[in-house]
Amino acid sequence: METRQEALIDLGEDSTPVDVARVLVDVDLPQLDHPLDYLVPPELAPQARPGRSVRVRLAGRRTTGWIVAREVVDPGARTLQPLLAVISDTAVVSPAILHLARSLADRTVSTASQVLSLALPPRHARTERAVLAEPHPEENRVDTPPPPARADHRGGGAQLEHLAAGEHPRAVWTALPTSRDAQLCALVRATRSSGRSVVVVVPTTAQVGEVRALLAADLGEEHVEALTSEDSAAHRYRVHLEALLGRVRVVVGTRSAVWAPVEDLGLVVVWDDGDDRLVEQRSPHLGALDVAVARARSEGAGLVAGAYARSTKAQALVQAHWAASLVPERDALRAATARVWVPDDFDRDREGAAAGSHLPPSAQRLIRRQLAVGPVLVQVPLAGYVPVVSCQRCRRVARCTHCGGALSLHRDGSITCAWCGRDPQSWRCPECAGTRLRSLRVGSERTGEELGRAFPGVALTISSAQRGTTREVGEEPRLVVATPGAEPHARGGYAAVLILDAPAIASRPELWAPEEALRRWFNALVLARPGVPAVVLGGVERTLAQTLVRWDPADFAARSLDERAALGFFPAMTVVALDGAPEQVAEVVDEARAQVMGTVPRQVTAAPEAEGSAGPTRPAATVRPGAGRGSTEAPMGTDAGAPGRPGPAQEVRTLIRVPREDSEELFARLRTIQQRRSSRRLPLVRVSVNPPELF
DNA sequence: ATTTGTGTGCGG
DNA sequence: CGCACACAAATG
Repeated sequence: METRQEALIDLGEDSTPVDVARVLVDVDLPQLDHPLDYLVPPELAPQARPGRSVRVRLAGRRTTGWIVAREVVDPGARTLQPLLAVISDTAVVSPAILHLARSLADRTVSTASQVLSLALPPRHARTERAVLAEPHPEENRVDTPPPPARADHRGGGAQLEHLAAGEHPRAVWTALPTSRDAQLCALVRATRSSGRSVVVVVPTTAQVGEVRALLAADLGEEHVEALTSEDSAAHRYRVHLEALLGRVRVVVGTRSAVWAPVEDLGLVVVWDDGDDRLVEQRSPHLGALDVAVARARSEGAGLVAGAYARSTKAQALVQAHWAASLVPERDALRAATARVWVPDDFDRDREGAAAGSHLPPSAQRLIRRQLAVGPVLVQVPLAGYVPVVSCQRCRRVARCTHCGGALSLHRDGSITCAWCGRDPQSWRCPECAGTRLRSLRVGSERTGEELGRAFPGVALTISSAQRGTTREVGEEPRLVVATPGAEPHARGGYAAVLILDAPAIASRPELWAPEEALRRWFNALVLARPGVPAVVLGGVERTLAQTLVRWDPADFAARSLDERAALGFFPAMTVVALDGAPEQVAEVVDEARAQVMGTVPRQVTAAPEAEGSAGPTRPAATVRPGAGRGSTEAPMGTDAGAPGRPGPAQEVRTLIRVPREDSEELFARLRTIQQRRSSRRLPLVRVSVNPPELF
């Protein structure tokens, strides 16, 4: 690293072209979200190369930035600051990643430097020196041809051929438990055989370990690198640099690995994209699939979004004809999966009150019978209750009559839309035409210990994130009680799988609830031996039950997508949430020139309180739509705070939307608005594009 | 965040 | 008219 004394260089009237570096400064101000020109002093000229991080002066302050390009320009009357130093001795960001950061910043109304800070690991100087001192190894090309196409997915073979031929097929893949691993290996191998690199992203560190082992067994240990948040800063920076240098060609990691700047990207695989651990926690809350799709587009790579279930977002890629849909052949499906049985509400009522509070007798019999053959998995949702509003007659979850948003039940018994703030007046059930709403609470307070007590003498394993997870159990009879995501694998598969209190997730008012429920259920159901019984208990609505029994998550995702299009939601329309002080939000809304869905007081996130009560659904009072509020006007943060709480100025959230094709225009307008507001130091309004907590 | 540019008010 | 100060815009 070389430094240089700061010096202002005034070029005066008749200026001559000068050597400049276009630098993206690492400052999250919207008005500075473009490259700035800095003079390249002669002694820094050799090092001042695109992609390297630099030290520069900005408004008198020293900051870091990245060189986007070198140019010879006529500075005109401008007085340029010089580069103070070139920090890194090699490029730390590729042109591809810079381009990606720019386009994702535009689409999320954030800044390129904000996006880049997600993509770039912190610099580790010692590691950089070490990596650059190592000799570049020979090209570790995999010459073995990919294995022959598997016959259990229509189109699965063609996809492998295309990848091997250097093309970039895109697919949304509904996997089968019996062939997932082999297919993953084949995808990676096919892409490597074309000489290109692969990035595989999975939700958890544990899955990184599993997939890395899988691929390493196929390609060789030295050809696969793992990348997780638990790795040291040195390791993360090493993999980053080695990917840039073309020394690492296959990366398996958790969400930040989707940014791995591998040379000549041929394929990005995102596994189980619906898992919220694949969404960045920091603003702009980018999902791994969003980044993967953007990378595939801009780098001309293939993409596979694989899962046992299917997210609405992934299905949207299929519906837009951007990605193919890979679903199992019927015979392969039957040969690989459990027989799913979903007792309906009638069965539940017939079994009496005990059905809600305790395990129904039929389920107890099933567990006892299958325990004779092997381990039995019982999935129990996390304890806690959530208030929901549903049709009095058919129990279908009710939505706002104005905007289709989630209805929330207030302490005083009134019901308003959590999205637009209005009353659901003259509500009518789209399923059964009923006109009465009822409020109830869904959830579960069952614990593994309780269930274990019902089966004395049986070996019991309890696995949950809170109380410790078990990764694997053996083939011997054993009752395994687990929360979603913490289910241990069973060697040879479970002899039965039971999902308890299914409505605890499926009936939540959020729009993503049914999709998330299916994702959790299928992820548990795949752990069963083929052909064994599996039961989903608690009473779920008909379309969900059909999806489970027919094992057809793609069809459900297609229906969800249609429903969202009809309601004017993402992804058919682009919905933007504006959060902040009421007056400030109102100003931005005025300038944004988009359709306003409504305004609600900003949710104060309260943990769902656990209540002493029985069963997954607990009836409460019948409520008439519109009761409890006299006006259809949206309350502007006036009456929603808890009474008596002094509270500072209440924040509000306004949702606006435009048709998908007008998105770019809206983003550009919002960007201009944010630049102006930031420049004038007006109070902040947070912009959230298609907020993941809603969709 | 800091610097630079522009506008305004007041004293000369 | 010149200067000090306030506010807005740019920051290379």
